[in-house]
Amino acid sequence: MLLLTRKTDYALLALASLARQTPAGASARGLAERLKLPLPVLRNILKQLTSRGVLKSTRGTRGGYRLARSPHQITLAQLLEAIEGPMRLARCCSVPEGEEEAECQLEESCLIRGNMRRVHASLMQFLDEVTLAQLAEEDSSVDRKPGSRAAPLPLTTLKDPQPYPRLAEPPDVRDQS
Amino acid sequence: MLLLTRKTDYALLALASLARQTPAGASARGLAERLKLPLPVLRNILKQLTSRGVLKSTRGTRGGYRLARSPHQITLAQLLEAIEGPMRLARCCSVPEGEEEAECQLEESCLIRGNMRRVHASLMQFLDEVTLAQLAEEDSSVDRKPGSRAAPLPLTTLKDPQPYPRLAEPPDVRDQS
DNA sequence: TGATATAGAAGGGGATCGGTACTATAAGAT
DNA sequence: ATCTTATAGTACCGATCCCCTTCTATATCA
Repeated sequence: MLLLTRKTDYALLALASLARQTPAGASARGLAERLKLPLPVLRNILKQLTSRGVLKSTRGTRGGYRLARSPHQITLAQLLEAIEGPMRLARCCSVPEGEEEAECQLEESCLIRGNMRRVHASLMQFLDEVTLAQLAEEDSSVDRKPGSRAAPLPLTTLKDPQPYPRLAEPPDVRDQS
Repeated sequence: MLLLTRKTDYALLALASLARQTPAGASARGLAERLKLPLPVLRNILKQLTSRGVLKSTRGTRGGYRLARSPHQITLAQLLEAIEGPMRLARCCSVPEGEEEAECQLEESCLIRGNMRRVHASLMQFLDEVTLAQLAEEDSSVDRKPGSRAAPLPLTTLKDPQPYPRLAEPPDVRDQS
């Protein structure tokens, strides 16, 4: 199973590139050439990230995109939600809109619903502790050998559980049950 | 973005149900009726889980499926890989076979490859600390009220990083994702 | 005014997902 | 024996989503 779509891959790549040259920006064309990404796709992505408040844009001859905030203040959770929409682990987890929700046709709650939500919360918390700055920082210990496995990120800590901050609008969870 | 497919939802539901009646088993029909899942789909899922070594099956009149191991020894990481195939966060992360791998067309390594692998490793480690027993245990504090948010699972600990164990046979996936 | 750049919307080919149907095989019950 | 229950395996179809392209409009600077 592949968690991230190609779109997200491209987005993270572009964001990391922008993070490395903060606060200066770059044009879509420049980014596409440097990262060797298809320009039209990258354009769409950058536009979306702008509309979600992650990037800021300026038009014109010397225009381009730049991060709206410091890469230290942008977390992976925020980025993923900006790119792929509100994140859910399973269908039980915080349905964003007036969607189905009656997923678990069991009377009113399924066997694992509560626990799945817990897992979801832990996951979000984890993703919210990884910053764009961390993602972008160059890493001398990167070995590009095929089978090699990188060591886990030295995370600050995963202990104290508390609601993770959302980007801009709260998902506005309406009905459940 | 929705992380788990419907197939996985069904599988986890079925596994949780089986976990609650360990070591007794249940038939595909029985499970489908109890969980209100479409029988043909559930059948396919159970078959796959059996071929991946998560379940054991016995045919015949009083046959059915049962867990191959104790639910305390089955982790979420193992299940997800059994259901959806080898897990990767991005295309950079531990490509399973002789796939593309040249994803990052950057000379030989992309900007974020090393760090993405670290995030991937942390993620897998997290998923490997959630057991089927935890998922299946009934939860008195589950409130089915609308806006309520479940608290994170009291995980044993997420601190000491070490390679997570794989499920029995290196999945030997030749068909799917 | 012209070149450069972002903004927005629409469309199409292809893969994957969700579900169904059919046939074969194994084991117990009568 | 053979009937019933249940798993094993394969093939198929419609709907959705992914990935990418194309076209047009608008803003900024030289």
